[in-house]
Amino acid sequence: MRLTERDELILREVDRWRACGSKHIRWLANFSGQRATDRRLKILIEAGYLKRKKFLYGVPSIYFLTAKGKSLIQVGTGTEKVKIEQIVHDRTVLDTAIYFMHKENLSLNDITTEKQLHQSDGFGIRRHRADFIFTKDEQTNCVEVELTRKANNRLLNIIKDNFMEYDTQIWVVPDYQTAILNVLNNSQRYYTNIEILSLQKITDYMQSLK
DNA sequence: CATCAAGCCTGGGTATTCGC
DNA sequence: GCGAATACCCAGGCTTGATG
Repeated sequence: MRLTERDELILREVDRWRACGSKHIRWLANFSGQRATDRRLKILIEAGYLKRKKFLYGVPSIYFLTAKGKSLIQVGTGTEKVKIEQIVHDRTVLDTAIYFMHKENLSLNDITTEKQLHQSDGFGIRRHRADFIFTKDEQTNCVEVELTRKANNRLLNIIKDNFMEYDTQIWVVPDYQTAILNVLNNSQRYYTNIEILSLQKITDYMQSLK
């Protein structure tokens, strides 16, 4: 097989997100359909650049780079462990990223993932990072996908940090997570850059794509 | 050197199977 | 029955090699 530019793009995307599925790759790499995407991914797997792993029933497979794939795009060989309980969250983050790419007309370069942010922080610095950030019209915005509740003071600290650091902080939360929504609503009185987005908007949009 | 046919690869659409 | 994965078939593009 012959590698194309798009193939390398796929490898780079798979590398920088934590739980990339074929549905996401379809949109990130601008394939014309799911069929074409899956077939190309299979070729990349057979050529030894990617591997596909199934973790949970009901959740589609996730793609990862093999050692060969990593060396092709020259990224570190370290293997990070996958946290099962985070796969659903990480896939939702990708849904959200695609949503914003389309709504805000972003290119891949406008987006920086949590993994990339941590990498630029340097080794050993473990501070919180948003799920991804994107820049548009000179403004830097961060996106937090919050599916499950975490301790209030942690949440408040994150909100404060995001207020200092970003022009807008966008929180994607399911409608039923009223506890999180309450904290966010209260915080809006002190921090003016908070936007709340219903998870439903994202899932509806992904449904409508096809 | 120009051209044309054959072969191969890739992608599109749709049908079919698979696993729940 | 449903969504994901695979199979099948056809079209277009590129490469190669033979021919004039």
